Amino acid sequence: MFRAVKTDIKFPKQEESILKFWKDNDIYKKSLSLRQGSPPFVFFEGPPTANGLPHPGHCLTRAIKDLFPRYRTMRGYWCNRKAGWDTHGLPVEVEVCKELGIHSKEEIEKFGVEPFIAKCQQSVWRYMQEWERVTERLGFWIDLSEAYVTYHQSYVESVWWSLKNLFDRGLLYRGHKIVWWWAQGGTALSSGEVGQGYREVADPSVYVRFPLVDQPDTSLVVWTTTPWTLPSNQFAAVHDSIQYAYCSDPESKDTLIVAADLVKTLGEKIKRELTVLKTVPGSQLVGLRYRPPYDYYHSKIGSRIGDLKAGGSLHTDWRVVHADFVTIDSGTGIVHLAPAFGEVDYEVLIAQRELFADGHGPSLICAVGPDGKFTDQAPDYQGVWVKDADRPISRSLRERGLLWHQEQYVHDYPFCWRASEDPLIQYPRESWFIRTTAFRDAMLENNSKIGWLPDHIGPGRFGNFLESNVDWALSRERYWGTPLPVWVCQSTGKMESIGSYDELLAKKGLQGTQVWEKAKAANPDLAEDLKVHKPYIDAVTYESPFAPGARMHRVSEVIDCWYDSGAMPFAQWGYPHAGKENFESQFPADFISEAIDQTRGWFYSQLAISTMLFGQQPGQTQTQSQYPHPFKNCIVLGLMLAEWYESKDGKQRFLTEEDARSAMGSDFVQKTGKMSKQLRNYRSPQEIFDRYGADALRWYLFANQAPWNSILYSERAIRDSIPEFILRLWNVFSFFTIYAEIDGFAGPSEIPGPMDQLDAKELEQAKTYRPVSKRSELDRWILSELGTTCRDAVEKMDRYDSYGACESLHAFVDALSNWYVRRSRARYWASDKQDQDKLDAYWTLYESLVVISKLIAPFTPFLAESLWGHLTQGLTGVRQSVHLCDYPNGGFAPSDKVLNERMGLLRQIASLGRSARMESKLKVRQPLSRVEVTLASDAHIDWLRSHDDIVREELNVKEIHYTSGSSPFVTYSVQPNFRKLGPRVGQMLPKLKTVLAAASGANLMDQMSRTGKILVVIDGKELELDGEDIQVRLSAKEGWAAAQGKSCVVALNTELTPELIRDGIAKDAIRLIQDLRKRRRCNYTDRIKISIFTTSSQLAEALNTNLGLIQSETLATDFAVAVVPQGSIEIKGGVCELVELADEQIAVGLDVISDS
RNA sequence: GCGCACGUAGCUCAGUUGGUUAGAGCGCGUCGCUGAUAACGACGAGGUCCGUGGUUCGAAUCCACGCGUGCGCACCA
Repeated sequence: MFRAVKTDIKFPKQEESILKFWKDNDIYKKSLSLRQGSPPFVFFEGPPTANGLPHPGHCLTRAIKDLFPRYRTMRGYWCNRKAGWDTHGLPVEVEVCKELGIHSKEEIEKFGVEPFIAKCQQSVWRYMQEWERVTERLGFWIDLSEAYVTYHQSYVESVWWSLKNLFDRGLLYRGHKIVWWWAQGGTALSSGEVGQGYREVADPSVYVRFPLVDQPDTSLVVWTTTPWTLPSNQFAAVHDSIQYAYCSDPESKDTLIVAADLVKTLGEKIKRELTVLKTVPGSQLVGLRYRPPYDYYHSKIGSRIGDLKAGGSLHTDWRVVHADFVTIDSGTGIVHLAPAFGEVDYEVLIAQRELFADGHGPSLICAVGPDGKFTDQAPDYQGVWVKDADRPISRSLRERGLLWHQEQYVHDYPFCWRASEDPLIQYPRESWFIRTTAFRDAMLENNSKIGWLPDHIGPGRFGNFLESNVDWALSRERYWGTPLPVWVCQSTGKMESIGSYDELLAKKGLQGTQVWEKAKAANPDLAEDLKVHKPYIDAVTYESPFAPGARMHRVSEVIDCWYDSGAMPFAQWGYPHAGKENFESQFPADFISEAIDQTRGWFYSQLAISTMLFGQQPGQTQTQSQYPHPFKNCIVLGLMLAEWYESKDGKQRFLTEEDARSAMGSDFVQKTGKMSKQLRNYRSPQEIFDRYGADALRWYLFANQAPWNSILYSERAIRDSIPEFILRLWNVFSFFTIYAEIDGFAGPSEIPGPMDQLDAKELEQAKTYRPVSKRSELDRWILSELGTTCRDAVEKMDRYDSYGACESLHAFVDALSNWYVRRSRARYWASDKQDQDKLDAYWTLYESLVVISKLIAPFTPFLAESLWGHLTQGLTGVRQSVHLCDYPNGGFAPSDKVLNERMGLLRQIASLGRSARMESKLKVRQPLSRVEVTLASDAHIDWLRSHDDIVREELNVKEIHYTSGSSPFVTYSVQPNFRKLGPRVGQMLPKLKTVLAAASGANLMDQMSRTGKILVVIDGKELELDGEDIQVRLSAKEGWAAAQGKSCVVALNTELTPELIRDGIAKDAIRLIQDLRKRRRCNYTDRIKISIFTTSSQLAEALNTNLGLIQSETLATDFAVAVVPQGSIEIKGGVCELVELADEQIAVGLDVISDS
């Protein structure tokens, strides 16, 4: 037995109770154990960091990550979902520093590495609870209890194993390179990290004279935006084939050398005309010596000469050299080179060094320390932070007459992504690198096999990124990270890598583990995992195998935390030290998803590591591993933007339009933009859950746009997803329960045996269940649509088209609600409870609801569960949760394309009829005598005739007439079928169109119906057209109450007879009384007594004529109409009220007689 | 600067291999229906499909150039 559900449904509250149901009954675990042994569907969780609050963007990723595993599970796959947390790295250290109120490395050292690390480890879990709550509340089913954690010992050891592998293969190397250096933090950053910190800034830009040694009255003019690099100048670069001009400046006695093409531009800059004296190619400048702007080094080695490999000798520094990268796009065409502070500059130095005999070449000049401050090499600026030196340097240059011109230059410059006030500088540094460039082609090959959604990511953004691959700058001179597992011999400098803690412990002459033991003894709460971290691991040393008596010490660096996350496919299992089987069965992933910002993050780190470890090796010809790995399909989500409303001055901010309106009237603007904590321009996920529910948010995220489009986190739109889909479905369900309760519809409880998941095979055992083929057309239609929807949803979800699947589901719910239920209402009201047609209607609706609850389960899991729970209440053996069911594939109901098409036509006719009524201001309650439907084709006309009861009722007309022939209501126009005729007729198409348009449509139709073809002559050529070659359009002739669609015209007979008017009044009365019933809160089955007082005898007559109808529709056992004299209508106390009916004032009394 | 994507109604977005009347939802307006009521339905207004040029019988769709927005890369020595 079904019970009517409450109509004042509160979805958020209902969701909470479903969460409890899932928890109490371990439904997620059951959904997994049910599929044990089935083919796996492998999902990888990209680990979030839990030391920041989860925000709406995370809800999107988590929702998508939930959708497909749920779907695949219902499709019969075993989909294990292991959660994970990213816990290492700069973000954590920075958080802790903030907390401690410190910033620099010295301060950390002073605080103590040991307590610092301990704080990092605790900080990692700061927002754990919030994360778990959002994850759970959103309905994201993932095993949080078994989550992998990147700082755990087993995880770290997996990472070690992989690094040892790379080290042993010579792919992990230490190199002297110019890196992006965070001076305050004392570490290099990877290109990924650097990329996150670009910001537009205005820097000083100086044009500086470099006087030539041999012609002191002639100067090179160089340009730089980093004056602080000038003390470390080493060369000036020109391009061989660029023309350079010697020119005179009226305000300077000197002759200046700049690129010839820039003379004019530069002249405009300084507002003086430069006169060109002569022009030479760059090659003639190469070799000229100049005086650098600072003497610090020049005074010592300015005259140093080195022997060249090719014979002869040359001054080592401060010469003009050629460099390919020199352009005339900006500056002067002559480039100041400070190899210590620029990657390309450094390459020039290396190239120059190559020219000299060993030990004779230029050495690196660097007047800045790793702390970003000048050293004693530049005594004037010693201890000054480089950026603070720009001004004094400019001043000094001006005083010495070397500053030719100065201006501001606005450009993007990188800052530390975690300490946004700290500009990065390029700095020479020993760093550890992974030779990813050796795998560029392999990575591209691997990438080409990945199923990217959208597919342009593969060859586009991600492919381009791989193309420009540079070696991975892996090491970080920091504290909280996976220690780089390399030990170095103190005496020989030889190194080896260690793949696990046990391997380390087994080393000969091991010492230092007691540091950890002591710490642990002093503080037993210390997490065991910390022993593989700094500072404890640094204390562990062992005997060098390379030199007797020497010891092996670990290098000091930790690694880039992106490497951690990229190692997750194997490290989550502790592979290969543990979890071998898990790894082998769970690799590669079928599906991952993150937002597009992970292109160079997690997507890259995974692909790079996997390709290097498990891919085809450089030089190998045979493919040893099956690409793609470690993931086969990846949905790249768009970014989530915020929507808010603010006052014109931007001072007040609101999250909904209503709030803005009530505070400011119409004086506000709508804004969209990045989500920002400072602006507080978005609502927290928890608030959304409490207001609208997780299903509303999920449906909004899935159904509104393809997931890779950027999405507005619009509160209004989230709220709208309730009436659009969730509530509409709930109302259909509620409708079902109301009448099923009234009629005592037994449904599947008729079935004697235990049930399973209520598919068609089970239901047909019920004694009132009839085969679909025996049911009415409407039933057959909606079930056919249902089958089509299932197949469509499966087909789309199989190719990760969640958006398309939502469209199908939405369309079905619309059809169910707005046509099936609407057209079937009367059947549910039939008085005979055992009427077979009525039972068919119940069964059809019941089955539709059961199937739709399964269909929507991955999308809106709470609503689905609620429907399933109600629909299966009291049944024995039935699956406890809809999420334990199989996803319907539509096998139970074959699609009947013809029927779907016909019903579509019927719906169109109804819609056109309503439109025509609208036009002539005839409300649907007023019956009309006749409707004329003219169709472009007679294909479905017989079927339509046999279903005219539906249209008659829908349009409230007595009679309906169909024709496809000539009709007085329409004109025909014939057009070519462009798609079909295009290839055949080609250039003649426009003419054919004109000819057909000019001819009488009716004649052509006539010709077609008589002979089956149409003959036209164009440019003397005869053309024969058959029915398929033309498209017939109908349009309503003027003067009729008619509406036209693509293939039919619906015309109304608008003549109203007294009888029709009486019928209309009766219908009005029915609605009026129903309204009264409702306002008086009558039960659905209450019998009532009606008394009507009117001054109009016509009205009374109209009511009396239709007494039977009115009484049966309103359940009025007693119905009295009294005609009273003008002016005597008044409310006679009690349950009587004044209302308007057919433009007359009447009084209506309603008494409830009984509740039968 | 280079690359990728996007640009369609007031807003948010669909638009299948190019096919001649470009759609949906929301919002707005008019009206209707209602014993599903946080409803619902119909109708209407609202479009230079970013612009220009090209390919084609035919372009929102393909090509080129340009403009704008977002993101990414990278650098400005």
